[in-house]
Amino acid sequence: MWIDELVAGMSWSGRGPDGRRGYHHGNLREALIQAALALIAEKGPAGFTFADAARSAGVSSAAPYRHFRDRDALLADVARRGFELFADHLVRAWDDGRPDPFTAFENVGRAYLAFARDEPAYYSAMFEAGLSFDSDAALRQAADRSFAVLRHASEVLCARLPPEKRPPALMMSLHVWALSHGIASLFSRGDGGRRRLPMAPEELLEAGMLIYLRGLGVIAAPAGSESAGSKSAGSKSV
Amino acid sequence: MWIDELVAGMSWSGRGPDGRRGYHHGNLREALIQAALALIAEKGPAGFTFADAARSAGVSSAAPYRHFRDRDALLADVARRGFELFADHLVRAWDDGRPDPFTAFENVGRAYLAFARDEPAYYSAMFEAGLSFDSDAALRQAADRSFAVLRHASEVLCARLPPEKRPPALMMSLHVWALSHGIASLFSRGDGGRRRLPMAPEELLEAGMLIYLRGLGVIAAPAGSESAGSKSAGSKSV
DNA sequence: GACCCGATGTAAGTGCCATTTACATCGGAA
DNA sequence: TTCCGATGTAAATGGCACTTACATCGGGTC
Repeated sequence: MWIDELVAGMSWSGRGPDGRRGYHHGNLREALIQAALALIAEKGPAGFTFADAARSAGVSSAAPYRHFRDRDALLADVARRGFELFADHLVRAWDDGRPDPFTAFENVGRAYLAFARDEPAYYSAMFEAGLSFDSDAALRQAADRSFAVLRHASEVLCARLPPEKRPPALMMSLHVWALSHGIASLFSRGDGGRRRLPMAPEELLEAGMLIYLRGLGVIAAPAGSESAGSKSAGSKSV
Repeated sequence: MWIDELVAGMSWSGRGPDGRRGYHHGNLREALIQAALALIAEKGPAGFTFADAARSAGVSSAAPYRHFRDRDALLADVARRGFELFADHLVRAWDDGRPDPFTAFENVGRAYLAFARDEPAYYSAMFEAGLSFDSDAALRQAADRSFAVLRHASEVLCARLPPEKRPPALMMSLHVWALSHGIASLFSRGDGGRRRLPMAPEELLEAGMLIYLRGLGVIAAPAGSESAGSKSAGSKSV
């Protein structure tokens, strides 16, 4: 595909098999974003430098400024892409509430952690780079779209309850988001600086969600008990 | 108090009312930590620089290296103090389970958010500076002590249930920690870059904890319903 | 087909920062 | 009194973000 050549940084003006190129890069913007992702994955969003990205792309340290106002603008663009990818993953996991809203909701939670685990560079840029969402409308919009998935799923799940015992869907989505984000931030990152757990983050989140949903009355307590810790809610010898 | 003079940077060898001091500072280590806190509060842990801290303390930019191996070591010391303060707050909030374990547990949750709100500099250093807990035994120990409070409270609360319906206390404490941290990270920081909420973070956390504890069976569902959203669980027109 | 212009890239410079090294100063112990 | 270890300074190194002036390219204009 044409994009592959461009991303790799060897474009139309490129020369033979030595991988050289002419005066102009051809798709520096894209190459910088890819370089940023690799560098963030390697050294975290704080360790990423504009100069490093330029070196990775094989251009001078001033070239990136033709495509991004400053370092934060590049970081914000990475974060925006991350949120768009994130929203796509969540949408796929929700799958229009199939096979049933409850299972689909669990899938969304799993997708949240899977994204944090599988795309640590995006996740870092999105949540740990300290970017201001206010200053970048596109970034905010992408983040909103991600949250909207969670909110929609919450609404569908809440709607299954009779109105008089129906919790506010927005509140529910905020709780689920906070729990997911908290688990991802505290326990689910591969950087090793975190705490050892008696169970996998995915199990921890699934158990937490089950308990929470039971508390809401969205699902029933396991048979023979109105408490937890016995069946599905993850009491695997913790 | 003697500490005040030392912290302010005017020590025994200081001169008259002009606030001068001699060649040596007197308590540079403490002054640097205080300067770091002020700078982190102002510009975040990423914006804090060693050179700035030195300027604030009125010493040359090389002086801090007599007290901290590098910038991260100072940051880690701030984080360690933060965790110790944090643990103290949590212990006070728990108050040995008074007036009753359930109320005390809620107080711990409130104390968590209050700390994040009232001590943003410490909180940033503790959770957002990207420090490796492995490389600093004292830091890890202080963090462990904070978590131990939460875990102990969870154990007391779990112990009130009959053994066959008793959830694993460690899991419960991890859930509460994650929920608290998630809410604090996503919604409770004053930096304005966050999302507007239909309710205060404290209310959001309290509601979430109530729902979660109800799901565990630690507390009963509100009268007349096995669901939520009607009474205490914060359905304030969200 | 020659020319021109806007987009894109380079080189060099500024100012800040982290960190190191050699040297200066101080208070207290011998 | 002398000496030493702790603490502070000045200066240097190398890196980074960002700016400015200049270079190169390709595509559109005539």
